[in-house]
Amino acid sequence: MKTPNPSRRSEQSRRAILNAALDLVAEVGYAKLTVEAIAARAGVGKQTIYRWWPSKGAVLVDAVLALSEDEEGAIALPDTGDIRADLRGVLRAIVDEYNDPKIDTITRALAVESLTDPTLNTQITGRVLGPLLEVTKDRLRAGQRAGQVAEGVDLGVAVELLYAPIYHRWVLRTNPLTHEYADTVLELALKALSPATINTVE
Amino acid sequence: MKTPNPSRRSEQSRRAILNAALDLVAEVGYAKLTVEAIAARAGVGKQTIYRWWPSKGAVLVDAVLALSEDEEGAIALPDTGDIRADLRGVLRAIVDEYNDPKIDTITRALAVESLTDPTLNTQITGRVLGPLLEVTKDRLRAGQRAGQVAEGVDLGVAVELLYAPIYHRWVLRTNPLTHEYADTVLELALKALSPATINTVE
Amino acid sequence: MKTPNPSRRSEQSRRAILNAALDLVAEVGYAKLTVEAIAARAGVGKQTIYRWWPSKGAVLVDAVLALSEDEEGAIALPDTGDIRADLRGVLRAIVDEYNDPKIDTITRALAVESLTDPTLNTQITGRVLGPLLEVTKDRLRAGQRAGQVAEGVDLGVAVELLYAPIYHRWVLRTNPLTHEYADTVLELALKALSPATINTVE
Amino acid sequence: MKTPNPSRRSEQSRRAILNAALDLVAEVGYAKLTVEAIAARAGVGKQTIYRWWPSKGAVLVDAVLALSEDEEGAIALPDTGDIRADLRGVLRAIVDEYNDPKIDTITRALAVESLTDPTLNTQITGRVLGPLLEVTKDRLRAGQRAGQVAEGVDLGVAVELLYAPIYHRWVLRTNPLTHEYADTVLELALKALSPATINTVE
DNA sequence: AAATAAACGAGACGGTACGTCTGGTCTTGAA
DNA sequence: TTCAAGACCAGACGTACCGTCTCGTTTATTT
Repeated sequence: MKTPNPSRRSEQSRRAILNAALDLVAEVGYAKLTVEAIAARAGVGKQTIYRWWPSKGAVLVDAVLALSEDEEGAIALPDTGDIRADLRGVLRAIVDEYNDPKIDTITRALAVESLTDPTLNTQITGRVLGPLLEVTKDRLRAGQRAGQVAEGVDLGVAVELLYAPIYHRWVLRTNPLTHEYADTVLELALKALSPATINTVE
Repeated sequence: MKTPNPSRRSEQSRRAILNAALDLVAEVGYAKLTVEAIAARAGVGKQTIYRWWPSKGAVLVDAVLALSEDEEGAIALPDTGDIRADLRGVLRAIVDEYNDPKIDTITRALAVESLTDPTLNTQITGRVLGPLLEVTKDRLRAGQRAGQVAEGVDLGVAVELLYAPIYHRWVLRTNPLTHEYADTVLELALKALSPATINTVE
Repeated sequence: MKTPNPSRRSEQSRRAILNAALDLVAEVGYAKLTVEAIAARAGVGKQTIYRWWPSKGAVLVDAVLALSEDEEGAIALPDTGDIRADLRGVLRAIVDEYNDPKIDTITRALAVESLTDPTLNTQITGRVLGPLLEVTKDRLRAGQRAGQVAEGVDLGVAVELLYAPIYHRWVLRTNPLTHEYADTVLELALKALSPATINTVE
Repeated sequence: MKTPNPSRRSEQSRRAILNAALDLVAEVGYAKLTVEAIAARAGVGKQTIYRWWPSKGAVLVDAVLALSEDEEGAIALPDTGDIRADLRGVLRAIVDEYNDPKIDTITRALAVESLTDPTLNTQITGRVLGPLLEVTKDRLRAGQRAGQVAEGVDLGVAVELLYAPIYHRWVLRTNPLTHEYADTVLELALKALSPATINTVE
């Protein structure tokens, strides 16, 4: 096994490959995405892809990471003090992304990879999903300090309560994803996380 | 296009194919599952598969359905009056299934199909997931009548609140799936669905 | 190793492959002949070639054999009693073939294979060259009976004396191949094979 | 196209390349000889080979030429007055060379190149084969002066009569190459070239 | 019981893409 | 500036499967 020397790597080819991968997956879908087509579209030899990535999934993950890293730390949640409004903005934005056909296709491709290849799953959850969950936890922590979120709650579970229902509905296409749905989920989640005592009806 | 006559279908071949598909997907994973291998393992001609199923995904869905239909309507939720205990049993059982390597592998395969092929997605959500969601809604409705669940709540959202976090954690492997986790999710969900008023802290 | 069943073999594909191989080797030469191009030209999948032949050289040998077997036993030498005239016809015909660009190209390809692959060398010498040498030996044997060729001469060497110089000149392109050359070779060979005694000059 | 400056050429690299080429062709055969392997074995960049030679065949030809030029004009035929003995020595020596596995392999490689590439063919026949044919013609000319070879005979054909049968048998592997065979060929050739008249049996 | 027609096992077919290998060109750093 | 090292584009290699298409051979009605 010969490990190539990264210092000699052609940045131009790398960009061309990542762009071609994103374009093609949006055009033909993940199942019909081929390394051969990526190479052809990028004007690159197949070996140049195989030299640097182990699979088409890895190329795609890199492509998506390159995308999100271009936007440079845009993954910051607002903190206006109004936790309901702040989270509503995030959830609605996520719904909008899932409803964008291009993002939908690419994200489904990532989801397939995540299900299939544990290595890529680690990368995807660590570098794409992870940061979002972290900033959300930060926002919820601020909510705890402000008395809007119960002290004892496990924030790891809390963020799943917010995002998982939307993800579930998107993956399984059980029902349409709308802003109203996002709002409903948010209301229930906030109630669940609320620090308030509950007056059980007797 | 010639539509074959189902009355002449060989039940023996059908069973052999479904079993071979389940065995193989557990052995080599979904990505490396091939129609050719299923046919060879089942001792069957490839055409016999293509005659009755449009894709390897469809075979797998049928195989899983055959499995669950063997267990014959087992998808009934208990109703002991204690909604917390009843749901806890279900959630823990789901966690156990996801933690079973064979079921894990097969279910991931179905999830991949669901993401990839809208037709199969419809079948999977309709015939595998759907019944579970329905009986859960029934149980929650009983909870509403018993005053344990708020009246106005959208039960479609309610069941997602219960199941989606577990699904999310399983798909993305963000954290281990345990009974404790299931219990935590249940507590939060029950609080969210609770009919009680909330005493906002002043 | 799976050995295919010859009874199911497609005669149509076989012919198309052999024809495509001959056409292509004449067009682009042996070094640039590829299995891929043969398959494409023949309208055939690559596997259909690899199923029945181990290499492009083997295809070519079969193609040439098919050619010569179409001409059906044409490899018979005349026996008019005039051994000089009979052999002159053969040698000139061989010179003409070597001077035909298409035959030249194909024969060079066979020669390269013969040099490179011992297996194909056996086939080529056995099935293409061998029969010619045999009928020539037969003719020389008749010459022996007629007293035109010495009794003791090794006919294996005798046929080489006739054909080798032409082959040598063709392979190495040392000088042009003409009828006159063929005639000169023939005269010398006949003198060498002559049963006559020699009057050494004193 | 950039023509490199020969004065700057590294003699050390040149020798290393030629030696590597000879070693490798003897080891793996001509078909599996690659420029990449030559470069690696010689401890040289591929470009250094492509800078000075157009193809692997050209390298090999140069390598063989370098070999024979080291032996410095060794290509001289003895002239003891006994033409039979002198030629017998040459023919037997050639047979011995063809029977040496290393020389066999390299010579087959040259033959393949000669068949494939007209440019290299010219070089090979001109610089390797040519000198041998010339000195042989010289020896035959001396034979003519001594009355051992007929005056009118075309010496170009005469040398082919001597060497072609051996070459033919070597290339095509039709029969084993032995000293006895060389002697038989020589006897027939000398008879053919003999100045004597022939007493046809009546 | 014989005839007939469909489904069956087997597997060859035209294809697509795989991941690897080599050819010949271009780029980078060290000497 | 030349070289070794090796990345690059290009494209053929031989393999694996795809989904379609015959082949005989069961198997199960129809006659």
